[in-house]
Amino acid sequence: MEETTGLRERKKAATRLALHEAALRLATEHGLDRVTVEAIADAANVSRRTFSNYFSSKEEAVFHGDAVRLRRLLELVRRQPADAPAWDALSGAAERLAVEAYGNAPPSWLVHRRQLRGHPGLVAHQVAAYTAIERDLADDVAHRLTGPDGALRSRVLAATFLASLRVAIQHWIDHPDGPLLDILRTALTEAAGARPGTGAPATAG
Amino acid sequence: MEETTGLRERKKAATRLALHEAALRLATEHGLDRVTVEAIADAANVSRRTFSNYFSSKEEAVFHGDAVRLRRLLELVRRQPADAPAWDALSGAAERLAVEAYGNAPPSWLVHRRQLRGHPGLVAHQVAAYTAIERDLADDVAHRLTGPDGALRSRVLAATFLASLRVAIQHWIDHPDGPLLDILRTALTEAAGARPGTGAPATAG
DNA sequence: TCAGATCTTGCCCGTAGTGCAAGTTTTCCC
DNA sequence: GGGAAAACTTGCACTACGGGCAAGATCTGA
Repeated sequence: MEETTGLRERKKAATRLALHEAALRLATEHGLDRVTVEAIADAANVSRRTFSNYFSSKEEAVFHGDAVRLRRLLELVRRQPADAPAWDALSGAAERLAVEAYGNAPPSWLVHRRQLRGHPGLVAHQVAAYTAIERDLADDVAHRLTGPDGALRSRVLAATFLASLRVAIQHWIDHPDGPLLDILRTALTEAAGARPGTGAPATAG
Repeated sequence: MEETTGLRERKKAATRLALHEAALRLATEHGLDRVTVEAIADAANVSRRTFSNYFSSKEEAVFHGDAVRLRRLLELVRRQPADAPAWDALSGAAERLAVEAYGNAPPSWLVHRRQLRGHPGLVAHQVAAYTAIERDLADDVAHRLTGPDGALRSRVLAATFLASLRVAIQHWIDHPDGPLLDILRTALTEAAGARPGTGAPATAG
Protein backbone atom coordinates (compact mmCIF):
# COMPACT_ATOMS: atom_id res chain seq x y z
CA MET A 1 0.00 0.00 0.00
CA GLU A 2 2.90 2.37 -0.67
CA GLU A 3 1.44 5.66 -1.82
CA THR A 4 4.79 7.38 -2.16
CA THR A 5 4.00 9.00 -5.47
CA GLY A 6 5.48 12.32 -6.43
CA LEU A 7 3.50 15.52 -6.72
CA ARG A 8 3.53 15.35 -10.48
CA GLU A 9 1.99 11.93 -10.56
CA ARG A 10 -0.67 12.88 -8.05
CA LYS A 11 -1.60 15.93 -10.10
CA LYS A 12 -1.91 13.85 -13.22
CA ALA A 13 -4.13 11.37 -11.47
CA ALA A 14 -6.27 14.21 -10.14
CA THR A 15 -6.61 15.76 -13.58
CA ARG A 16 -7.50 12.43 -15.14
CA LEU A 17 -10.11 11.82 -12.47
CA ALA A 18 -11.52 15.34 -12.81
CA LEU A 19 -11.88 14.90 -16.55
CA HIS A 20 -13.50 11.53 -16.11
CA GLU A 21 -16.00 12.80 -13.57
CA ALA A 22 -16.79 15.90 -15.60
CA ALA A 23 -17.36 13.74 -18.66
CA LEU A 24 -19.62 11.37 -16.75
CA ARG A 25 -21.62 14.17 -15.16
CA LEU A 26 -22.07 16.23 -18.30
CA ALA A 27 -22.90 13.18 -20.39
CA THR A 28 -25.65 12.10 -18.03
CA GLU A 29 -26.97 15.65 -17.71
CA HIS A 30 -27.14 16.60 -21.37
CA GLY A 31 -26.51 13.43 -23.34
CA LEU A 32 -23.06 12.59 -24.59
CA ASP A 33 -23.43 13.93 -28.11
CA ARG A 34 -24.57 17.31 -26.86
CA VAL A 35 -21.38 17.61 -24.81
CA THR A 36 -18.23 18.84 -26.49
CA VAL A 37 -14.72 17.95 -25.49
CA GLU A 38 -14.23 21.63 -24.80
CA ALA A 39 -17.06 21.64 -22.28
CA ILE A 40 -15.57 18.68 -20.46
CA ALA A 41 -12.17 20.31 -20.40
CA ASP A 42 -13.65 23.55 -19.09
CA ALA A 43 -15.49 21.72 -16.33
CA ALA A 44 -12.20 20.16 -15.27
CA ASN A 45 -10.33 23.46 -15.57
CA VAL A 46 -7.94 22.39 -18.26
CA SER A 47 -7.62 23.27 -21.91
CA ARG A 48 -9.15 21.33 -24.76
CA ARG A 49 -5.66 20.38 -25.83
CA THR A 50 -4.87 18.93 -22.42
CA PHE A 51 -7.98 16.78 -22.57
CA SER A 52 -6.44 15.11 -25.61
CA ASN A 53 -3.28 14.43 -23.61
CA TYR A 54 -5.32 12.25 -21.25
CA PHE A 55 -8.07 10.75 -23.36
CA SER A 56 -8.41 10.23 -27.06
CA SER A 57 -12.17 10.77 -27.05
CA LYS A 58 -15.18 11.66 -24.93
CA GLU A 59 -16.11 8.01 -24.76
CA GLU A 60 -12.76 7.03 -23.37
CA ALA A 61 -13.11 9.67 -20.67
CA VAL A 62 -16.55 8.42 -19.71
CA PHE A 63 -15.38 4.82 -19.52
CA HIS A 64 -12.19 5.52 -17.65
CA GLY A 65 -13.71 3.96 -14.53
CA ASP A 66 -14.51 0.76 -16.39
CA ALA A 67 -11.01 0.62 -17.79
CA VAL A 68 -9.59 0.85 -14.29
CA ARG A 69 -11.85 -1.91 -13.05
CA LEU A 70 -10.94 -4.11 -15.99
CA ARG A 71 -7.26 -3.70 -15.24
CA ARG A 72 -8.03 -4.61 -11.67
CA LEU A 73 -9.78 -7.73 -12.93
CA LEU A 74 -6.63 -8.79 -14.73
CA GLU A 75 -4.73 -8.37 -11.51
CA LEU A 76 -7.27 -10.47 -9.60
CA VAL A 77 -7.09 -13.26 -12.16
CA ARG A 78 -3.32 -13.38 -11.87
CA ARG A 79 -3.62 -13.73 -8.12
CA GLN A 80 -5.93 -16.72 -8.25
CA PRO A 81 -4.48 -19.98 -6.90
CA ALA A 82 -1.89 -21.37 -9.28
CA ASP A 83 -3.62 -24.72 -9.49
CA ALA A 84 -7.12 -23.38 -10.11
CA PRO A 85 -8.65 -24.43 -13.44
CA ALA A 86 -9.12 -21.66 -15.95
CA TRP A 87 -12.82 -21.06 -15.55
CA ASP A 88 -12.64 -21.23 -11.78
CA ALA A 89 -9.88 -18.66 -11.75
CA LEU A 90 -11.87 -16.35 -14.01
CA SER A 91 -15.15 -16.62 -12.15
CA GLY A 92 -13.42 -16.36 -8.81
CA ALA A 93 -11.76 -13.14 -9.87
CA ALA A 94 -15.04 -11.81 -11.24
CA GLU A 95 -16.90 -12.49 -8.02
CA ARG A 96 -14.16 -10.78 -6.09
CA LEU A 97 -14.41 -7.79 -8.42
CA ALA A 98 -18.19 -7.67 -8.05
CA VAL A 99 -17.77 -7.26 -4.33
CA GLU A 100 -14.79 -4.98 -4.08
CA ALA A 101 -15.42 -2.70 -7.05
CA TYR A 102 -19.19 -2.72 -7.46
CA GLY A 103 -20.36 -3.90 -4.04
CA ASN A 104 -20.59 -0.50 -2.46
CA ALA A 105 -21.25 1.62 -5.50
CA PRO A 106 -23.52 4.52 -4.53
CA PRO A 107 -27.03 4.44 -6.04
CA SER A 108 -26.19 7.63 -7.87
CA TRP A 109 -23.62 5.72 -9.86
CA LEU A 110 -26.29 3.32 -11.03
CA VAL A 111 -28.52 6.22 -11.97
CA HIS A 112 -25.69 7.78 -13.94
CA ARG A 113 -25.00 4.59 -15.77
CA ARG A 114 -28.61 4.00 -16.59
CA GLN A 115 -28.74 7.41 -18.22
CA LEU A 116 -25.97 6.40 -20.56
CA ARG A 117 -27.57 3.10 -21.53
CA GLY A 118 -28.28 2.54 -25.15
CA HIS A 119 -26.17 5.32 -26.55
CA PRO A 120 -24.65 3.74 -29.67
CA GLY A 121 -21.26 5.37 -29.52
CA LEU A 122 -20.96 4.45 -25.89
CA VAL A 123 -21.76 0.78 -26.16
CA ALA A 124 -19.30 0.55 -29.00
CA HIS A 125 -16.58 1.94 -26.79
CA GLN A 126 -17.63 -0.20 -23.88
CA VAL A 127 -17.34 -3.47 -25.74
CA ALA A 128 -14.11 -2.26 -27.25
CA ALA A 129 -12.75 -1.68 -23.76
CA TYR A 130 -13.71 -5.20 -22.80
CA THR A 131 -12.16 -6.81 -25.84
CA ALA A 132 -9.05 -4.72 -25.43
CA ILE A 133 -7.97 -6.92 -22.54
CA GLU A 134 -9.23 -10.14 -24.08
CA ARG A 135 -5.81 -11.09 -25.35
CA ASP A 136 -4.10 -10.36 -22.05
CA LEU A 137 -6.69 -12.37 -20.20
CA ALA A 138 -6.31 -15.27 -22.60
CA ASP A 139 -2.55 -15.24 -22.09
CA ASP A 140 -3.05 -15.25 -18.35
CA VAL A 141 -5.27 -18.31 -18.30
CA ALA A 142 -3.61 -20.29 -21.08
CA HIS A 143 -1.33 -22.09 -18.64
CA ARG A 144 -4.37 -23.31 -16.72
CA LEU A 145 -5.65 -25.23 -19.73
CA THR A 146 -4.83 -28.78 -20.69
CA GLY A 147 -5.39 -30.48 -24.01
CA PRO A 148 -4.99 -29.38 -27.62
CA ASP A 149 -5.83 -26.04 -29.26
CA GLY A 150 -4.74 -24.08 -26.22
CA ALA A 151 -4.43 -20.78 -28.04
CA LEU A 152 -7.91 -20.94 -29.51
CA ARG A 153 -9.59 -22.33 -26.44
CA SER A 154 -8.03 -19.87 -24.01
CA ARG A 155 -9.16 -17.08 -26.29
CA VAL A 156 -12.68 -18.44 -26.36
CA LEU A 157 -12.66 -18.71 -22.59
CA ALA A 158 -11.51 -15.13 -22.14
CA ALA A 159 -14.00 -13.83 -24.68
CA THR A 160 -17.00 -15.69 -23.32
CA PHE A 161 -16.07 -14.84 -19.78
CA LEU A 162 -15.76 -11.14 -20.51
CA ALA A 163 -19.00 -11.21 -22.46
CA SER A 164 -20.75 -12.79 -19.48
CA LEU A 165 -19.31 -10.24 -17.10
CA ARG A 166 -20.37 -7.40 -19.36
CA VAL A 167 -23.89 -8.73 -19.71
CA ALA A 168 -24.18 -9.29 -15.98
CA ILE A 169 -23.11 -5.75 -15.14
CA GLN A 170 -25.36 -4.33 -17.82
CA HIS A 171 -28.29 -6.36 -16.51
CA TRP A 172 -27.58 -5.21 -12.99
CA ILE A 173 -27.53 -1.59 -14.08
CA ASP A 174 -30.86 -2.04 -15.82
CA HIS A 175 -32.48 -4.12 -13.06
CA PRO A 176 -30.73 -3.32 -9.79
CA ASP A 177 -33.01 -5.53 -7.72
CA GLY A 178 -30.47 -7.42 -5.68
CA PRO A 179 -26.69 -7.49 -5.52
CA LEU A 180 -24.55 -7.80 -8.62
CA LEU A 181 -23.01 -10.93 -7.20
CA ASP A 182 -26.23 -12.91 -7.62
CA ILE A 183 -26.69 -11.82 -11.20
CA LEU A 184 -23.05 -12.50 -11.95
CA ARG A 185 -23.30 -16.04 -10.62
CA THR A 186 -26.35 -16.73 -12.73
CA ALA A 187 -24.59 -15.37 -15.79
CA LEU A 188 -21.37 -17.28 -15.20
CA THR A 189 -23.29 -20.48 -14.56
CA GLU A 190 -25.18 -20.06 -17.80
CA ALA A 191 -21.95 -19.38 -19.65
CA ALA A 192 -20.06 -22.28 -18.14
CA GLY A 193 -22.85 -24.72 -18.65
CA ALA A 194 -24.71 -23.55 -21.67
CA ARG A 195 -25.05 -27.16 -22.61
CA PRO A 196 -26.79 -28.63 -19.53
CA GLY A 197 -28.89 -25.55 -18.95
CA THR A 198 -30.57 -25.51 -22.32
CA GLY A 199 -31.07 -29.14 -23.05
CA ALA A 200 -28.74 -31.86 -24.22
CA PRO A 201 -27.22 -31.15 -27.62
CA ALA A 202 -25.64 -34.56 -28.32
CA THR A 203 -23.74 -33.67 -31.49
CA ALA A 204 -26.77 -31.73 -32.69
CA GLY A 205 -27.17 -33.41 -36.05
CA MET B 1 -35.77 -15.59 -54.94
CA GLU B 2 -37.58 -12.72 -56.60
CA GLU B 3 -35.01 -10.25 -57.82
CA THR B 4 -37.57 -7.80 -59.13
CA THR B 5 -35.93 -4.78 -57.62
CA GLY B 6 -36.22 -1.42 -59.22
CA LEU B 7 -33.39 0.38 -60.91
CA ARG B 8 -33.05 2.77 -57.98
CA GLU B 9 -32.56 -0.03 -55.51
CA ARG B 10 -30.05 -1.82 -57.70
CA LYS B 11 -28.06 1.38 -58.10
CA LYS B 12 -27.99 1.93 -54.38
CA ALA B 13 -26.81 -1.60 -53.76
CA ALA B 14 -24.11 -1.16 -56.38
CA THR B 15 -22.94 2.09 -54.84
CA ARG B 16 -22.86 0.58 -51.37
CA LEU B 17 -20.88 -2.37 -52.65
CA ALA B 18 -18.50 -0.15 -54.59
CA LEU B 19 -17.84 1.95 -51.50
CA HIS B 20 -17.31 -1.14 -49.39
CA GLU B 21 -14.88 -2.69 -51.83
CA ALA B 22 -13.00 0.55 -52.32
CA ALA B 23 -12.70 0.96 -48.56
CA LEU B 24 -11.47 -2.59 -48.12
CA ARG B 25 -8.96 -2.32 -50.93
CA LEU B 26 -7.56 1.04 -49.97
CA ALA B 27 -7.40 0.11 -46.31
CA THR B 28 -5.38 -3.02 -47.00
CA GLU B 29 -3.16 -1.19 -49.44
CA HIS B 30 -2.27 1.86 -47.39
CA GLY B 31 -3.54 1.23 -43.88
CA LEU B 32 -6.91 2.49 -42.82
CA ASP B 33 -5.75 5.64 -41.09
CA ARG B 34 -3.85 6.77 -44.15
CA VAL B 35 -7.01 6.55 -46.22
CA THR B 36 -9.46 9.43 -46.18
CA VAL B 37 -13.17 9.19 -46.71
CA GLU B 38 -12.68 11.38 -49.73
CA ALA B 39 -10.27 8.87 -51.25
CA ILE B 40 -12.76 6.06 -50.78
CA ALA B 41 -15.54 8.14 -52.28
CA ASP B 42 -13.35 9.04 -55.25
CA ALA B 43 -12.49 5.41 -55.83
CA ALA B 44 -16.18 4.60 -55.94
CA ASN B 45 -16.97 7.60 -58.14
CA VAL B 46 -19.22 9.39 -55.71
CA SER B 47 -18.83 12.51 -53.64
CA ARG B 48 -17.62 12.66 -50.07
CA ARG B 49 -21.09 13.72 -49.04
CA THR B 50 -22.65 10.69 -50.67
CA PHE B 51 -20.30 8.41 -48.78
CA SER B 52 -21.89 9.73 -45.60
CA ASN B 53 -25.32 8.84 -46.96
CA TYR B 54 -24.27 5.20 -47.02
CA PHE B 55 -21.84 4.75 -44.15
CA SER B 56 -21.22 6.77 -41.05
CA SER B 57 -17.49 6.07 -41.00
CA LYS B 58 -14.63 4.38 -42.82
CA GLU B 59 -14.80 1.51 -40.38
CA GLU B 60 -18.43 0.87 -41.13
CA ALA B 61 -17.67 0.77 -44.83
CA VAL B 62 -14.87 -1.73 -44.32
CA PHE B 63 -17.04 -4.00 -42.18
CA HIS B 64 -20.08 -3.85 -44.38
CA GLY B 65 -19.48 -7.43 -45.42
CA ASP B 66 -19.43 -8.60 -41.84
CA ALA B 67 -22.63 -6.73 -41.13
CA VAL B 68 -24.33 -8.52 -43.99
CA ARG B 69 -23.13 -11.90 -42.77
CA LEU B 70 -24.29 -11.15 -39.25
CA ARG B 71 -27.75 -10.30 -40.51
CA ARG B 72 -27.69 -13.54 -42.41
CA LEU B 73 -26.80 -15.33 -39.18
CA LEU B 74 -29.90 -13.92 -37.52
CA GLU B 75 -31.95 -15.25 -40.39
CA LEU B 76 -30.38 -18.70 -40.05
CA VAL B 77 -31.07 -18.80 -36.33
CA ARG B 78 -34.72 -17.99 -36.90
CA ARG B 79 -34.96 -20.82 -39.38
CA GLN B 80 -33.65 -23.45 -36.99
CA PRO B 81 -36.13 -26.15 -35.93
CA ALA B 82 -38.71 -24.71 -33.59
CA ASP B 83 -38.03 -27.33 -30.95
CA ALA B 84 -34.24 -27.04 -31.01
CA PRO B 85 -32.71 -25.96 -27.69
CA ALA B 86 -31.16 -22.53 -27.67
CA TRP B 87 -27.51 -23.47 -27.92
CA ASP B 88 -28.20 -26.04 -30.61
CA ALA B 89 -30.05 -23.50 -32.67
CA LEU B 90 -27.20 -21.03 -32.33
CA SER B 91 -24.41 -23.45 -33.12
CA GLY B 92 -26.39 -25.00 -35.93
CA ALA B 93 -26.87 -21.63 -37.54
CA ALA B 94 -23.21 -20.77 -37.05
CA GLU B 95 -22.04 -23.96 -38.71
CA ARG B 96 -24.33 -23.29 -41.59
CA LEU B 97 -22.95 -19.76 -41.87
CA ALA B 98 -19.39 -21.05 -41.80
CA VAL B 99 -20.11 -23.15 -44.83
CA GLU B 100 -22.30 -20.90 -46.90
CA ALA B 101 -20.67 -17.54 -46.21
CA TYR B 102 -17.06 -18.40 -45.46
CA GLY B 103 -16.72 -21.84 -47.02
CA ASN B 104 -15.65 -20.66 -50.44
CA ALA B 105 -14.05 -17.36 -49.56
CA PRO B 106 -11.17 -16.74 -51.97
CA PRO B 107 -7.70 -16.80 -50.40
CA SER B 108 -7.34 -13.15 -51.32
CA TRP B 109 -10.12 -12.35 -48.87
CA LEU B 110 -8.15 -13.97 -46.09
CA VAL B 111 -5.07 -12.00 -47.10
CA HIS B 112 -7.06 -8.79 -47.06
CA ARG B 113 -8.45 -9.51 -43.66
CA ARG B 114 -5.09 -10.41 -42.23
CA GLN B 115 -3.78 -7.03 -43.35
CA LEU B 116 -6.42 -5.32 -41.26
CA ARG B 117 -5.74 -7.36 -38.17
CA GLY B 118 -4.78 -5.50 -35.07
CA HIS B 119 -5.80 -2.06 -36.14
CA PRO B 120 -7.31 -0.60 -32.97
CA GLY B 121 -10.10 1.40 -34.57
CA LEU B 122 -11.10 -1.58 -36.63
CA VAL B 123 -11.36 -4.13 -33.87
CA ALA B 124 -13.44 -1.65 -31.91
CA HIS B 125 -15.86 -1.41 -34.77
CA GLN B 126 -15.84 -5.12 -35.35
CA VAL B 127 -16.85 -6.02 -31.81
CA ALA B 128 -19.39 -3.22 -31.91
CA ALA B 129 -20.92 -4.77 -35.00
CA TYR B 130 -21.15 -8.10 -33.23
CA THR B 131 -22.75 -6.71 -30.10
CA ALA B 132 -25.14 -4.63 -32.18
CA ILE B 133 -27.15 -7.76 -32.94
CA GLU B 134 -26.70 -9.27 -29.51
CA ARG B 135 -30.08 -8.05 -28.33
CA ASP B 136 -31.88 -9.28 -31.42
CA LEU B 137 -30.23 -12.64 -31.13
CA ALA B 138 -31.15 -12.89 -27.46
CA ASP B 139 -34.77 -12.12 -28.29
CA ASP B 140 -34.74 -14.79 -30.97
CA VAL B 141 -33.55 -17.56 -28.67
CA ALA B 142 -35.36 -16.51 -25.49
CA HIS B 143 -38.33 -18.71 -26.32
CA ARG B 144 -36.06 -21.73 -26.55
CA LEU B 145 -35.02 -21.38 -22.91
CA THR B 146 -36.73 -22.91 -19.91
CA GLY B 147 -36.32 -21.96 -16.29
CA PRO B 148 -35.95 -18.67 -14.45
CA ASP B 149 -33.99 -15.54 -15.43
CA GLY B 150 -34.79 -15.96 -19.08
CA ALA B 151 -33.90 -12.39 -20.03
CA LEU B 152 -30.48 -12.53 -18.43
CA ARG B 153 -29.67 -16.03 -19.53
CA SER B 154 -30.71 -15.54 -23.14
CA ARG B 155 -28.55 -12.45 -23.23
CA VAL B 156 -25.60 -14.38 -21.83
CA LEU B 157 -26.13 -17.09 -24.41
CA ALA B 158 -26.24 -14.62 -27.27
CA ALA B 159 -23.19 -12.75 -26.00
CA THR B 160 -21.05 -15.82 -25.39
CA PHE B 161 -22.10 -17.36 -28.66
CA LEU B 162 -21.22 -14.26 -30.65
CA ALA B 163 -17.94 -13.96 -28.80
CA SER B 164 -17.08 -17.54 -29.71
CA LEU B 165 -18.00 -16.99 -33.33
CA ARG B 166 -15.91 -13.85 -33.47
CA VAL B 167 -12.90 -15.56 -31.91
CA ALA B 168 -13.23 -18.54 -34.21
CA ILE B 169 -13.32 -16.41 -37.33
CA GLN B 170 -10.44 -14.30 -36.09
CA HIS B 171 -8.41 -17.40 -35.33
CA TRP B 172 -9.17 -18.80 -38.75
CA ILE B 173 -8.03 -15.59 -40.40
CA ASP B 174 -4.80 -15.71 -38.43
CA HIS B 175 -4.21 -19.46 -38.87
CA PRO B 176 -6.01 -20.61 -41.99
CA ASP B 177 -4.76 -24.17 -41.75
CA GLY B 178 -7.95 -26.09 -42.25
CA PRO B 179 -11.58 -25.14 -42.77
CA LEU B 180 -13.32 -22.63 -40.55
CA LEU B 181 -15.87 -25.27 -39.64
CA ASP B 182 -13.34 -27.25 -37.61
CA ILE B 183 -12.15 -24.23 -35.69
CA LEU B 184 -15.71 -23.12 -35.12
CA ARG B 185 -16.67 -26.48 -33.66
CA THR B 186 -13.73 -26.43 -31.28
CA ALA B 187 -14.64 -22.92 -30.19
CA LEU B 188 -18.32 -23.67 -29.71
CA THR B 189 -17.53 -26.81 -27.77
CA GLU B 190 -15.22 -24.90 -25.48
CA ALA B 191 -17.86 -22.23 -24.99
CA ALA B 192 -20.66 -24.67 -24.33
CA GLY B 193 -18.66 -26.72 -21.91
CA ALA B 194 -16.14 -24.33 -20.51
CA ARG B 195 -16.02 -26.16 -17.24
CA PRO B 196 -15.56 -29.78 -18.33
CA GLY B 197 -13.07 -28.78 -21.00
CA THR B 198 -10.66 -27.07 -18.68
CA GLY B 199 -9.91 -29.79 -16.21
CA ALA B 200 -11.84 -30.99 -13.21
CA PRO B 201 -15.55 -30.51 -13.76
CA ALA B 202 -16.58 -30.83 -10.12
CA THR B 203 -15.99 -27.56 -8.27
CA ALA B 204 -12.26 -28.18 -8.63
CA GLY B 205 -11.66 -27.02 -5.06
C1' DT C 1 19.68 26.45 -6.34
C1' DC C 2 19.48 25.22 -10.93
C1' DA C 3 19.46 22.29 -15.08
C1' DG C 4 16.80 18.87 -17.24
C1' DA C 5 12.61 16.46 -17.60
C1' DT C 6 7.80 16.72 -17.95
C1' DC C 7 3.33 18.90 -18.44
C1' DT C 8 0.12 22.59 -20.13
C1' DT C 9 -1.46 25.57 -23.39
C1' DG C 10 -2.49 28.04 -27.67
C1' DC C 11 -2.09 27.88 -32.51
C1' DC C 12 -2.86 25.65 -36.70
C1' DC C 13 -4.12 22.24 -40.06
C1' DG C 14 -6.33 18.21 -42.01
C1' DT C 15 -10.25 15.33 -41.51
C1' DA C 16 -14.97 13.96 -40.16
C1' DG C 17 -19.92 14.37 -39.88
C1' DT C 18 -24.18 16.75 -40.99
C1' DG C 19 -28.10 20.21 -42.02
C1' DC C 20 -29.57 22.56 -45.96
C1' DA C 21 -30.94 23.65 -50.57
C1' DA C 22 -30.42 23.17 -55.42
C1' DG C 23 -29.94 20.01 -59.15
C1' DT C 24 -30.57 15.25 -61.02
C1' DT C 25 -32.61 10.71 -61.59
C1' DT C 26 -36.17 7.31 -60.88
C1' DT C 27 -40.86 6.04 -60.04
C1' DC C 28 -45.61 6.10 -60.48
C1' DC C 29 -49.89 6.92 -62.48
C1' DC C 30 -52.77 8.76 -65.90
C1' DG D 1 -45.31 9.08 -73.49
C1' DG D 2 -45.74 12.81 -70.17
C1' DG D 3 -45.41 15.08 -66.05
C1' DA D 4 -45.69 15.47 -61.11
C1' DA D 5 -43.84 13.50 -56.92
C1' DA D 6 -40.49 11.01 -54.49
C1' DA D 7 -35.85 9.78 -53.76
C1' DC D 8 -31.02 10.45 -54.44
C1' DT D 9 -26.61 13.16 -55.28
C1' DT D 10 -23.88 16.94 -54.66
C1' DG D 11 -21.63 21.22 -53.04
C1' DC D 12 -21.48 24.47 -49.40
C1' DA D 13 -20.89 25.86 -44.81
C1' DC D 14 -20.19 25.06 -40.17
C1' DT D 15 -18.95 22.62 -35.93
C1' DA D 16 -16.06 19.39 -33.80
C1' DC D 17 -12.17 16.43 -33.22
C1' DG D 18 -7.27 14.81 -33.08
C1' DG D 19 -2.72 15.76 -33.09
C1' DG D 20 2.00 18.15 -34.34
C1' DC D 21 4.61 21.89 -32.82
C1' DA D 22 6.81 25.27 -29.91
C1' DA D 23 6.77 28.37 -26.02
C1' DG D 24 5.97 28.86 -21.31
C1' DA D 25 5.05 26.80 -16.68
C1' DT D 26 5.90 23.34 -13.25
C1' DC D 27 8.13 19.49 -11.04
C1' DT D 28 12.27 16.56 -10.05
C1' DG D 29 16.76 15.27 -8.62
C1' DA D 30 21.25 16.26 -7.48
